[in-house]
Amino acid sequence: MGLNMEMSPAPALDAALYAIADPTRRRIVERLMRGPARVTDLAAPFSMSLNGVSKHLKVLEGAGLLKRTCRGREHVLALRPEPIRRIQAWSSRFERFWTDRLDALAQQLENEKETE
Amino acid sequence: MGLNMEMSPAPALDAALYAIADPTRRRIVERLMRGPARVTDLAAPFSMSLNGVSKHLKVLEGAGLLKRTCRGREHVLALRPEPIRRIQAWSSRFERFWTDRLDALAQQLENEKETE
DNA sequence: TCCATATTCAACCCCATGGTTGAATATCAG
DNA sequence: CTGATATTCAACCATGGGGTTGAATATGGA
Repeated sequence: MGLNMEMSPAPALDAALYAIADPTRRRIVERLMRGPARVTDLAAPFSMSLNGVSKHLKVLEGAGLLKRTCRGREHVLALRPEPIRRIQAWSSRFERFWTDRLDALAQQLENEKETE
Repeated sequence: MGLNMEMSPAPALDAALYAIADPTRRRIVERLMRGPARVTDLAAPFSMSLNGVSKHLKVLEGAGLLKRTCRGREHVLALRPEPIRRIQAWSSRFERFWTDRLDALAQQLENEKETE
């Protein structure tokens, strides 16, 4: 399983963020919060072609954001937690930062303002 | 200042995620965690041209991820909390979901496995 | 004033990517 | 077997965006 804790390259985080940056894909992910769904179901709310959605799903799947389960002719997509957890972990690193440096930063900005 | 709480379109979240999805820009943001810096300083660790970094900074600034303060001829960039907070908030929405549906999902996946 | 430093602007290039359409594949139902 | 449903594959197109280079702007220092 290899729980790896690297920080600099982080290809998984990269893929997750990239996948999720697209509005369409994000809408798909959000919709998938309400439970698994088939490709056609997922494509329904969009004006784009089914193939378009299919490609988006492939990207999401490639980033590990969802797992595909073939049940007969229909593919059922379900959300996978890890990638989003990674994103949350990454953004959480800043939270500490804000609280720590908030006052220092504020002071700094005040200084800048003087010189402006 | 208009603190708006909409969820579907979320152009700000969109811009933030887009900006941060690029590895270079993410590295810049991470570097900026350690305090404000000038354009040249930020560009130093990268092999790319200064202009390239300048463009990335513009994107980050446009997404509200950093604030630029001109001090003489040099521009000082500092991190801004809101966009990353938005990202964190977004990814946090899923946390509840995991814990809630985790068992149900596991069961569901087991079911799929049977049929496979 | 003159030159170096710090940065952006403008134009350009190239490739990745979101999107399309049309055909292929596979499964289900008569 | 035949046809309808569910989905992908393959080829293609057009735009955007990451990157470059070269010139412009502005500030600082001698």
